[in-house]
Amino acid sequence: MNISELANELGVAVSTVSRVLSGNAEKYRISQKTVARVQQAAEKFHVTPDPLGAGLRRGKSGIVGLLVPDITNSFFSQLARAIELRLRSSGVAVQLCDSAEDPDTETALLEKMLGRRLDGLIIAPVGMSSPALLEKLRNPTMPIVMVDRPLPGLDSALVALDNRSAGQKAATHLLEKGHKKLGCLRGDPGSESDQDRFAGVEDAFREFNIDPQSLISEGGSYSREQSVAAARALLSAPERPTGIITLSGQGILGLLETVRAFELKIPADLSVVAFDEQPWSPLIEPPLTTIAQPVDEMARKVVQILEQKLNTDTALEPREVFAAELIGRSSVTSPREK
Amino acid sequence: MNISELANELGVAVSTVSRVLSGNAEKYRISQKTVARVQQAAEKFHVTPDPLGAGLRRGKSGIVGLLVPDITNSFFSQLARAIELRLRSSGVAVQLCDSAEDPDTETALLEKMLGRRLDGLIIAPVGMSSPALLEKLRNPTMPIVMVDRPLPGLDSALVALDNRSAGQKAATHLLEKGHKKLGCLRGDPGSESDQDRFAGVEDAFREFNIDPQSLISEGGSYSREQSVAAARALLSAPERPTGIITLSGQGILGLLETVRAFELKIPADLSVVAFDEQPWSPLIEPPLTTIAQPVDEMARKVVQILEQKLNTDTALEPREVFAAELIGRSSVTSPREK
DNA sequence: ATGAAAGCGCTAACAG
DNA sequence: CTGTTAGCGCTTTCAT
Repeated sequence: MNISELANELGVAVSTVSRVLSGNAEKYRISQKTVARVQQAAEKFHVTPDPLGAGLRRGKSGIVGLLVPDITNSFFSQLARAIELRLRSSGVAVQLCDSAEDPDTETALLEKMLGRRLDGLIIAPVGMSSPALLEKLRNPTMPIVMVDRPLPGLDSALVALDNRSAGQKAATHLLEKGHKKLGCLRGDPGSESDQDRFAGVEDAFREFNIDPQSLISEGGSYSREQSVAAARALLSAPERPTGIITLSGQGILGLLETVRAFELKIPADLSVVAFDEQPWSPLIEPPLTTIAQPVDEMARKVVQILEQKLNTDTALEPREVFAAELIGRSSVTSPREK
Repeated sequence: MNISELANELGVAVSTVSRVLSGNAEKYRISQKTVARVQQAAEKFHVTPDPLGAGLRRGKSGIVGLLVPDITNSFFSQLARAIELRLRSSGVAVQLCDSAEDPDTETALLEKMLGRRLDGLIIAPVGMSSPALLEKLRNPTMPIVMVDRPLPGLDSALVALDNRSAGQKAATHLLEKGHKKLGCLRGDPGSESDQDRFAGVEDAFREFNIDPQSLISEGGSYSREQSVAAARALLSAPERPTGIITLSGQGILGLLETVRAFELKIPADLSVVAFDEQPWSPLIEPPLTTIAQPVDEMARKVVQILEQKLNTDTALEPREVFAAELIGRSSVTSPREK
């Protein structure tokens, strides 16, 4: 049953029912009695306004799209959870899309979402987009907020970590412990976040006046295979690093796998700082020193920006940057004397 | 620009544009020339049929709802990812809802989704629903598929693990190694899946003719705190179990935390079998023996059932059960001699 | 305080 | 092969 049938049933106008059910009774000064009658009947017959009809009329779908590279990655699942929770309380639904870290899929997905007339778009991008798509994105029909990383060439609002200083924090921690030779397990060296983190590591080297030659890095994508390959390369280097920083959230998995294969011990043979705190980081042997992102705060900010763009038509595109926190645990010690 | 404006622009009827753009050109035998002209213009002006209008007309939104207890739990995030991927290829979008393991939230969310006139509902339930909601769910306006666990009182299609034999497998593995005293870290003992897993464990005890008194269990919810409390209780028992099975996916986190606090060593002091394979299960020290669910196959089945219900109006509600796989690793050994 | 009616953008039935 | 048109369910302006 829909609201006009309900209206018939009650002998009132559709508009009255509509006003009551969409919470505008007061605004239109519907009588207490009518309100009660309508609500009661609506309850009884399980009547709710069809969002399709309402959406069509209002020109809004009540849905925002959320595009993540990998919902399986705990950073993104935490983000998704927090974003959905907050948006829900504003009556907005979240459409989930997973690009599987693949730029082409991402492009296809963005095209789809753009066509779906969503109310807004939250994008955690992987790659760069085609010029055609980029142009559409630049003149969006809906507010866009990027998280985690910017989409190259797009100046939309962005919520991200201060990656550079996060990288610096990680490296400084190791350098302070006396490590001289460090390895970085990079994610996608083409991504801005990866570059920034690495740049931060280099900053630390400069600050400590250590020869940048002592810093080696490997990596090429966020895939498990690539992480493993990179880890192997790092651990097979002529002069093996005494400390490794995994710059991408998933990198630690590849590293741990490889460390095991090489029969190395953390931290005796190798100190490790891992990007992204995970639920299991404190629980493994040894507990991992990590760089944690303030996921919840970031989610809050994303939603806040989005809602602001939804409600006002100001065209400002803020870049909000959050500080990472180094959580010191036992995967880092001073290097063994030779 | 919408399709009727496009039609004007081209001097053709809206219906023609509609037919071309919704892929029915062939069916209506639109001329090659017109098709080309329309497609080209649509491309040029970025015109896609508004799904709100189309949906309203067709009576379908093109969206299915996915309700999970915790997207942060890797079982559910893998499930969500696989489901979204498959549904996407049928042009269906996925609305994500996270009930945070809370029955009340779940109820509220289900009410919302029911009202949203989604095309279908995929539910991984937490608790039991109010009788009122249950009745709505029983006469659903859309196909419903449950995953992981049934919603008590609802006979909709279900895709789940063969929990009983999974529990049995886990216990048998421990019992075969010579363990006599086992502990179960349960999730929510009110949930059917938890009960089945536990029943499976009891089956194994019976099969091995071991006194059921040697089987103790603790737990009350899926929360981290409860897991820790349960783990503490288990490890503080008068006669400490030599082996523990974590029946819920998150339980292992609480157990590991507690094992660490108690300064116990796995597997020397305690053998462990953990439900749900996680990306890090093989990588920690010691690598965990786990019970793995065939997530991808389960996702495939969910989507298959849903699409079948979407396309035909057969009212069959299959219960599909999948076999768990025990992945043997080093967290289980024979118990120390006393 | 409420009703009547227009129209959001689309598809499908019907017409030719 | 293509056009015309009704109407999906709703909100909102206008009218009273």
